[in-house]
Amino acid sequence: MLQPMTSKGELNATAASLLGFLHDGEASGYELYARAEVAIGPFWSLTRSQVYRELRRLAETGLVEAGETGVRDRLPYRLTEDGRAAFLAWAGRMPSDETIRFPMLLQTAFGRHVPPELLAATLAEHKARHERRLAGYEGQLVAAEDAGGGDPHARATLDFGLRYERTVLEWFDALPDEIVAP
Amino acid sequence: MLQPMTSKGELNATAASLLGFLHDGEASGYELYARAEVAIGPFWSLTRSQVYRELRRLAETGLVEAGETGVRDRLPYRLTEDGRAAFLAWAGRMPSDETIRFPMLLQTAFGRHVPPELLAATLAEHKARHERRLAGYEGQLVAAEDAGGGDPHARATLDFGLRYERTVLEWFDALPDEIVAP
DNA sequence: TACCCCATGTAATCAGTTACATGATTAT
DNA sequence: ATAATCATGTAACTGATTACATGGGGTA
Repeated sequence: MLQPMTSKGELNATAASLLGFLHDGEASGYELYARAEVAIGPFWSLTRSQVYRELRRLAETGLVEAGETGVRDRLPYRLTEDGRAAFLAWAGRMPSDETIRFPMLLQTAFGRHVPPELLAATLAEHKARHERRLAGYEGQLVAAEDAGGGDPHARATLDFGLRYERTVLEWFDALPDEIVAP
Repeated sequence: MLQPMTSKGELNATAASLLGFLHDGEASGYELYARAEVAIGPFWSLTRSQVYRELRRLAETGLVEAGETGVRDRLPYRLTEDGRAAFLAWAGRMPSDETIRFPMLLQTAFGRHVPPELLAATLAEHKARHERRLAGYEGQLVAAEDAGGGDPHARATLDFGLRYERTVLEWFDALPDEIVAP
């Protein structure tokens, strides 16, 4: 069969997250990507291309409906009743374990075969990146608190980001000198 | 052009990790996968199929050399001088940021639209999984200590796994009752 | 009013996952 | 000696990333 896996195909998590966002009202691919980046980006990496492709598929299978093309080809989508049901079905399945791909740790793991100054420079750079990310999440936290707390689920996932970044920074600080200052 | 990206193509991180392992002597795809799973699995997810494909590509570009087919079609590979150089070139590039895909957190993020008992059950199950993973890493730690400590880089990456799992468990424990016990 | 940037999207390539196949050992 | 299991690998498919295209809005 040549059909691109229609109707009965199980929803993938990226598609499900789009349906999740669409519970709050219609949005275009661009908007959905922007929202996803801040709301779930810390633990669910995706790209704009994926968003557009999944939206197209969701429309083909009737889980979302496209509206009228607006300015700059802006194409808004809204959730259908089938989409709502598909989201719930997805939510009822036990999620699989997380996958992590952390290239810096790969370089660290093979540090034995890497020039020490190179590895040290890599680690210093990435430590700085994580400091910035933590600062960003802390900013989100005060913003959320100022706005009255909001949804406890959003708070919980932001809390995960905060704890994760703090842990990464603690890991950097616990590295032995022979690795960070060769 | 139809060629499958030969010669000058930049090494991807999975391929680079294989070259990293091959510094310790020749090995088959199956062995490499087994080693990778324990040594870098916690922060670099891969599958056996990827291992085989990358080995084939590395052999095509001369970065590894296949030996004699052994029993059960076992095909050992060893690092070439070009492979060693390619590994170093990879090690000299600044690694990109980590990507994380944590479906459980996706379900949590959209918890507003998920039946509360379902979400609670998901969280309980995953907490148990992380407890087991932490126990596994702690086992690896004592095994490494018993074996005399070993390479500090390996210790550092194992330490990352330990800190990560502890943090995840602390996050579970910090979840509000309205989420874990609805 | 010309220029640049940003919003919006598509196409082509590359990586990752799932499902399958097969022959060697090991256990009963 | 037969069955079960495990080591080893390939093929097909799905998902992710990179590179590109284009037109509207704001700004010098």
